Amino acid sequence: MPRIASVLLPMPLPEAFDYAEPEGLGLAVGDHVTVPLGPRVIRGVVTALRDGTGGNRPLKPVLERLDDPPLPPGVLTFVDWAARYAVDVAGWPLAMALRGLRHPPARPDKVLVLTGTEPARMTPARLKVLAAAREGPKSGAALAALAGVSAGVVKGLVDEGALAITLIEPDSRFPVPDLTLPPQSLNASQQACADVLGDMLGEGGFQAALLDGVTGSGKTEVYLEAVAAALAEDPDSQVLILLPEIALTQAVMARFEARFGAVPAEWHSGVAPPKRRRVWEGVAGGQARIVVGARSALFLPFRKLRLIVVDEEHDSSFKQEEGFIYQARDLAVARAKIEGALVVLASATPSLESLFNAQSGRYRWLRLSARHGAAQLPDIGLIDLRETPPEPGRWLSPPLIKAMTVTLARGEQSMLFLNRRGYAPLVLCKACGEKMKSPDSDSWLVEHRYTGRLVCHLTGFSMKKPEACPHCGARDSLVSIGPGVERVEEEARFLFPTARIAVFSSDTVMDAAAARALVASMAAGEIDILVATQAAAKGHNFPNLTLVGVVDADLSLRGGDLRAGERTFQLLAQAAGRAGRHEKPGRALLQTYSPDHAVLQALKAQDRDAFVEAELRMREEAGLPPFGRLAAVIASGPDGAALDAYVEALAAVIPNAEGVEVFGPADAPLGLVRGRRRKRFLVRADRRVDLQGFMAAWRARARIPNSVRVVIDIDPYSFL
DNA sequence: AGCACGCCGACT
DNA sequence: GTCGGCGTGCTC
Repeated sequence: MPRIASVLLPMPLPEAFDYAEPEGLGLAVGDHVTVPLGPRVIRGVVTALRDGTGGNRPLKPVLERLDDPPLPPGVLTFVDWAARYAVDVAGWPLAMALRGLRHPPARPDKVLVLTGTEPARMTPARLKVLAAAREGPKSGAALAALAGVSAGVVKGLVDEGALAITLIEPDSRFPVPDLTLPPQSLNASQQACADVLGDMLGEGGFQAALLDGVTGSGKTEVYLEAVAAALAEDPDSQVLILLPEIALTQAVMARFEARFGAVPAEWHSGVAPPKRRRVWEGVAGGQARIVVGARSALFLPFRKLRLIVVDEEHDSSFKQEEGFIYQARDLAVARAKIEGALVVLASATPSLESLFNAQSGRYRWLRLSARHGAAQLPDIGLIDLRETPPEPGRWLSPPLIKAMTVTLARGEQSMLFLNRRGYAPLVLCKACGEKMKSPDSDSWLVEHRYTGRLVCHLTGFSMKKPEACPHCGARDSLVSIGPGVERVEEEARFLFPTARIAVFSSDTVMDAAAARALVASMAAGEIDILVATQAAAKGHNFPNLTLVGVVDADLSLRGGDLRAGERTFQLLAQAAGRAGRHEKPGRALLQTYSPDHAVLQALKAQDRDAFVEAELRMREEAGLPPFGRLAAVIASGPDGAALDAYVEALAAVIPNAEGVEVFGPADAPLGLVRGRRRKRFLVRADRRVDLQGFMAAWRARARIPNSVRVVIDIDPYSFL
């Protein structure tokens, strides 16, 4: 009976395509094949096989079976699951799973080994080469270099049979972790956590744990022992360590090397393609047993994955926002479930979602107690702006100014946080009251003094700041309302004329190199006062930073950004981590008009549990994650009319579903990207609703014009 | 995604 | 009169 092979292709096709299996090819699920697609020949993966023929319409045949290691069944299940989760085609996650195969297979290395045969004539040069060869197999070039002779000498020895060419398979490039090395010494709390993880591994099957411990409490040591336990369990078992940023991999790899005497395999976008091919094959073949990587490492073809560690699990870099949109932390849990593995989420400041899961018992909650000398939260003070307001037209209150003065006098650094770019978030005419807005949106134009322009942060529209009000024509009547980082910088310069002041925002720091330079300058003590937006919120190490001023703590509490409060907390904890490491007490002052707010009170009391409780209650009332679910639809296109027509049509066919609210269409944040206008809907659903099903059904109800692209973002992170 | 087919401007 | 722009639609 002839068979039909379903072949999934790494491109945005709606489903796997059917091909006829040529007789005797002996295909199996997971095999890599090439198939004809229109005029092209494409690589794909067999996802199913069944008896039959094309019937009425004959099927094209599978052309060839490729030698690449077949995709393990877990990967295929995961690809399918990920596509369903993201409400996207399976071709995208498959493309990610095949990312290591884009480059041709690495050829085996040629190395030379001693045969034991003596050359007919011995010379001093030949003696040196043979001595070098005795140290182990090496390439001809390496041997010649080591012996300090020309390549001709080596070749002569090969010709005479004293050295033989041997092929070394890429496998041997993955050093075997040495499990006999002694574990690190753990304190009681660490040991207790490591023991629990060991027990969980011993029980087997899918399990999840939250490893929750402040900076300096030693999370890495704990999970290293869990890795040791997972590796010891089975000679073929594999572990994956997911990190939010490439910059962290080197440090973590070094820890692994010290613990296991073997450098782990590394996987992220910075790894060169030929090496990626080797890592991919090593993972598929099981020789690579420890993989340290960024979020895309989740799609590697592990055969026996026993443990996934998501380090710094709260980090928003785990959310992939472009192309195939996914939250790697959540997908890590799914992959662990599919593989029957243990997943450990580790953080000093866990995400609210993970804390909620830990509270409700879905994740095992492992709390590491702080080590002696570990970082504490900084001393947090609330400044009641109703009692000690800044001077009119200013934004820094007397108590904050005083603290900055003291800090400056001590030769220490201050950081002022305000999550608002530009000089002023609003410009209006004092003559007629007209607010300056973006021409095709209701959003206010933000004044940027560096450039002298008014900018819409939503649509990207910008104009030179006019001399006269465009509405009533009054001259010199435009006034700047509210603070942005540029204005706070201006105020700081006025207050501290001799201080060295810098601004860290996406306007002053355009790229990674500029960010590194500014961070280095801050770390070197060349800056006294840093005025920063969230752009600077990542964990930098500023040993001399002892004062953090949050200019508008209420901004975190007002709507707009679901995770603003959470991030404020994480930010302060990070600031504490820095201060604590260097044993200079840190201090944070939060300016607020609502000092009685539960979230701010919890922060002030340094009571994370109370903070989490207050945040969770706020979210519960609003039905927001983790109590409800969110999704966004982002439609974009160069043709404004077609885009508007589409979103109107989509708005008209919103399925009637209980427990689902749809907001929009509105202009999306970053409303204009590369000439494409963007519109967006936001969907809030109760937890029990099949959100993905709803989104898929809704999208299917309106025909998408060719010029319009529609993206569904499950659990969106960027709001604005 | 890629590639072809398909209708309207400047060129050997 | 052709070569070629990229808009639309299909690929088992």
